This record gives sequence, structure tokens and C-alpha cells, in this order.
Amino acid sequence: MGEIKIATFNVNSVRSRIPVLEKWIQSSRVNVLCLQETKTVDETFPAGFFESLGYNVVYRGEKAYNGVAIASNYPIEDVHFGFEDGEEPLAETRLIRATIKGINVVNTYIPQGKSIDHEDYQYKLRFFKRMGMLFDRNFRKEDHLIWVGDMNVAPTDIDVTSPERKRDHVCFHKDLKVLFEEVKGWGFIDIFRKHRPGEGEFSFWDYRVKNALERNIGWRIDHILATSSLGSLSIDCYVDRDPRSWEKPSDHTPVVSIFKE
DNA sequence: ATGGTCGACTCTCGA
Repeated sequence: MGEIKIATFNVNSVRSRIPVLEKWIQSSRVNVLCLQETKTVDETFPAGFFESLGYNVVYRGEKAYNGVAIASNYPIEDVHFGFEDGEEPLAETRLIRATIKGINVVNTYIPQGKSIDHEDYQYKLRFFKRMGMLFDRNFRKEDHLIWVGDMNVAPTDIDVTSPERKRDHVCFHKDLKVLFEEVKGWGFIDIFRKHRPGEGEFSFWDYRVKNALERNIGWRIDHILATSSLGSLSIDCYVDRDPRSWEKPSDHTPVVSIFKE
């Protein structure tokens, strides 16, 4: 029985993460790897590195900030960048989608928002609303569709450490969480929670928090969501903490999902 | 547990 492994990983600079990526891609044998915060323009994106490991790769980035990519050892078809909705900014370095083995893969790096009174937070809320419209325009609820990425939202109290202290945080504010649930309500299942309902499961540990990983002070803000037809084929979904114990880790770690083919 | 680090690129910003 064939399986397909799809992962999301905020690498915090793809070029500085090449040693971690090499080790992780070879040990995980991931089939579809969605990256965020590649932090490089396309001219200096290390496409040859992925190709040398037998992966195709599509990407769109900018200098120092943002940037998304999809790598796969299967053909990558029908690639789109940004919202294509005529609204500025088009967010081409935060949103990339493609079709791989008949699965529609949407990879997003959603704005963090800075603070709830900052204009970037309004952009973040607008980003989620535009995601809902993108799904309406391009997909049907019956499609095999997977939406992954760093979404900069921790959906519930068990997705953060000390939720009471985070009520006004841009990744945990009520308005944002309600909106996220609304967009998910288009037809998505949280694949991670389907398989791991318990607390203490995080994908991001702040570099600034001393021994955050050891003390498990983190956030679950990297998500794997799928439509029910694809979601019913999921076998497992988990956070792989290994890359956080390696040299030069990202502040995020891969979230991995496995589906029956 | 966003004072306390890391990455890219300047000498500061974003997360």
C-alpha cells in the first residue's frame, strides 16, 4: 500500500538551514516539503541543493524576509503564486500552491502581525479572509486539498504555554482565532489534532526563551489542514523534534503528515 | 517566558 508524506517547515532562512535540511530530507524521505521564511530572492535560492537530492522545487522569495517553496520527489504541476485576486499586496512570497500526484497543495506563510494595534495585524486578518475567498474561487470541498504552513495562530488553549498571559498576543487573540475557525469551516480538518489530541504539542519555540525546547515552552502555529476526502486517508501526523537537537536548528520544527495513496 | 536569540543586512528590523 502506497503512502505519501507531506510536511511543513518554517526554516528561518533556507540557505543557513541546508545542513539541517539535508539530514532531515534524507532521514524522513519526505515526498512533499513545504517551506516558509526562505529569506532569499529567487536568484540565490539553492535549487541545485534540492535537485541533487532528487527533488523538484518551486519557490518565490525576497531579500531577507518571507519566501515560500515546495519541494517534491514527484512532479510539481500547475504552480501559482500569491492571491491572484487583484488586491495589493498579492503576497507572492507568502503563498504558493501547486498540484502533486492529484493533491492540491497550498503553502502559506501568514503575516505575524506585530501587535493587535498595528496595521500589520489588520493585514493578517485580511490575509485569512482572502484565503477563504481563494478556496471558494479555486476549489471544491470534494477536492483532495491540503493547506499547510506557518499560520501564526495557535487555535486553542492547549496550543500555547500559559494561555492566560497570551490573550492579547497577535497569534492568540480571540478575533483571530474566531476568523481562523471560520476559514477552516470552509471544509478543513485539523489533521494534526485528528491524530494527536493531547496537550504539550508545539512546533515553534522562541529562540529568546532560555531552554525553551527542554522546558517545552512553545506554540503550535504550524498547521496541516485537509479537506475531509483527503483527511480520511491520513494515517498519522506528528511534530518531528529531532531537527531541534541538531546543529543550527530553526526556531520551528517540521510537522509531518502521512496519507494513504 | 517577546529583556535574555537568531538571521539577513547593515549598524536595525522582524520574528
